[in-house]
Amino acid sequence: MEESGITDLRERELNVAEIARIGIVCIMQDTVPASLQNAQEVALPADAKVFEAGDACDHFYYVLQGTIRVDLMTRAGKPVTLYRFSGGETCILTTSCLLSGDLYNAEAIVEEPVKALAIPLKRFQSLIDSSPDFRELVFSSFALRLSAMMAKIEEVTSVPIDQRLAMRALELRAEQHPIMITHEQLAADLGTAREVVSRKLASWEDKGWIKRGRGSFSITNKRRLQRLANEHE
Amino acid sequence: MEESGITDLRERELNVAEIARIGIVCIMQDTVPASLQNAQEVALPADAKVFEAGDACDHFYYVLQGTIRVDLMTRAGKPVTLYRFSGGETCILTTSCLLSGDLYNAEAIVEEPVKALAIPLKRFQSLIDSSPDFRELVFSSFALRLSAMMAKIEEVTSVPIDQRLAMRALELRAEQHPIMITHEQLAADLGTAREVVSRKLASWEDKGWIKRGRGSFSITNKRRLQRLANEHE
DNA sequence: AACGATAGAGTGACTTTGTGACTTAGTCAC
DNA sequence: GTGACTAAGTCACAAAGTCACTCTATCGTT
Repeated sequence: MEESGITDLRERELNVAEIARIGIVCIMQDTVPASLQNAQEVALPADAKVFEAGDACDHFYYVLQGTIRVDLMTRAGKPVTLYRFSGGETCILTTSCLLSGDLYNAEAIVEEPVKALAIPLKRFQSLIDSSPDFRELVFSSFALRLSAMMAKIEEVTSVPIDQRLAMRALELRAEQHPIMITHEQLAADLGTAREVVSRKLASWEDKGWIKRGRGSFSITNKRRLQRLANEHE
Repeated sequence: MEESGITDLRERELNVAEIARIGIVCIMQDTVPASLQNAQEVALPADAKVFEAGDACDHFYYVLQGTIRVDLMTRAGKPVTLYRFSGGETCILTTSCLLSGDLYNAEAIVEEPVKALAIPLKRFQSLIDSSPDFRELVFSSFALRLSAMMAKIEEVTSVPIDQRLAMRALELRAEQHPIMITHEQLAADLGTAREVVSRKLASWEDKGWIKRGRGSFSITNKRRLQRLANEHE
C-alpha cells in the first residue's frame, strides 16, 4: 500500500536519530514550546521503526504531528501495545532512557506519518537543568503516561475483553470510519489473543452491530457498542 | 526486577537510611537556607493509610525505612496492587500528583512500619527548580517505576498465573519465612481472583511443594517452585 | 465458658479466555 | 497464473475467572 521509498527506509533500518543526523531542517513553529525552538525537525513515514529493543537512546523527541505506537514484546513472543503518542506529546520511554542511560526495551512504530523535533542528549540535559518550561513539558508528559499505564493495568485486570474491545472500537471510530485495523493489532492493543478478537467481532456481526472486511470493519450500531462499552458505570 | 533492590536495602538498611538523610540534608543546605527542620521526619505504623483515592496531595515523601503498598481500586470493586516502595525510594504517584495538581486516585497502606521525610509542596517545587540532585532523585524514581509498570503489563498479559504466583512466592520467601500473607492479598498482587490463588496453593500442597496455614504458607520445595517460576526462559 | 461476628479459606458448577494446530481466503509480486 | 504472504476462521481443549455458597479458626463480648 506504500511507496518504495518507505520500503527502502525500513530495509536500511533508519531511525529518527540517524535521519536527524543526515537531513536537518530547522523550522520555527509558534505552537511549539519556546524551549524547543531551533530544534531539528525530522519526518518519518508510516510503518517506520523509530527505535527497537536494545537500541541506545540519544535523542529526545517532541512530536508535532502524526502518531507513534510503542510495543513491548512479551516473553510469549506477542507484542502488547503500551501506549501511543501524537502531536504535542513526547515519548516517555525515551525520556526515561535518556535520564537513566538504559537501552530501549520496547519498539516504536510510526502509525501516521510523523513530524517531530529531535533534541540530542546533551541539549536535553542542559534544557532539563536550565528551562522550567522544558521541565514542565517533560514532567507533565511523565505524569500523564504514568496514569495511563495505571489505567491500563486496572483495565487489563478487571474489564472483560468484549467491553474493552467495544471501548477500543469506539475510540477508533472517532478517528476513522470504516476502521482500518487487523484483528492481530487489536489483540495487541488489548493484550489478548487474536482468536478472541475474531470471535467477538464475528458475534457482533451476527448481531448486526458491525460489518467486517479484510483488515477493517465498520460500526453499524454504535448505540449497542456504547452500551456494552459503558457497562457497570 | 526490584527484589534485588529490596534485598540490598535489607542487608544494609542503616547505611542507606544514613546516606539518604545525609543526601537530603545536603540538598537542603545547598539550595534552601532554612535547612533540615523543613523536611520533617514522620513515622507511620503498620496498616496505616498514607493516602486514599480522592485525597489532595500536599507533601512529597522520601522513605527512609519500611514499606508502603499502593493499591488501585478496580471498577470491579477489587483492589490491584500497583507497586510497593521502601527505603531510599519515593512514591511516584505522589510525585505525579504534586506535579499535575491532581488528586490521588489510588490508596497507599503501610506494610512495614515506615520512617519518611515529608517535604511540603512549596518546598518540593522550589527543590525541583533549584536542585539538580533532587531532580535526579525524582526523575530516576520516575523512570524506575515506569519500567516496573511496563513489566507488570507485560506480565499480566502474557505470563500464566501459576508462574506469576510462583515468582511472587519466591520473592516473599526472600523476605520472610514462613510467608505471612492472605490469599486475598496475593490475588491483589497478581491482579487475579482469590479463588484462583486458593486453588493453585491447594494443588501445590497436594504436590508437597508448600505447607498452608491460615493467613500464611511456607515453601517446602523451593526448587520446584523456581522451576515453575522460570519456565520459558 | 459460650456467643456471635468476622476474616480467611474451600468447593462445585459454570462461563469466559487463551492455546495449538490447523484451514481458508484475499493480495501482492512476479 | 502461481507462489508466498498475510488476515481471518475454526475447533477442540486447557486455563482462568465468576458466582454462590459453606466451612472454620480466631477474637472480642457478655
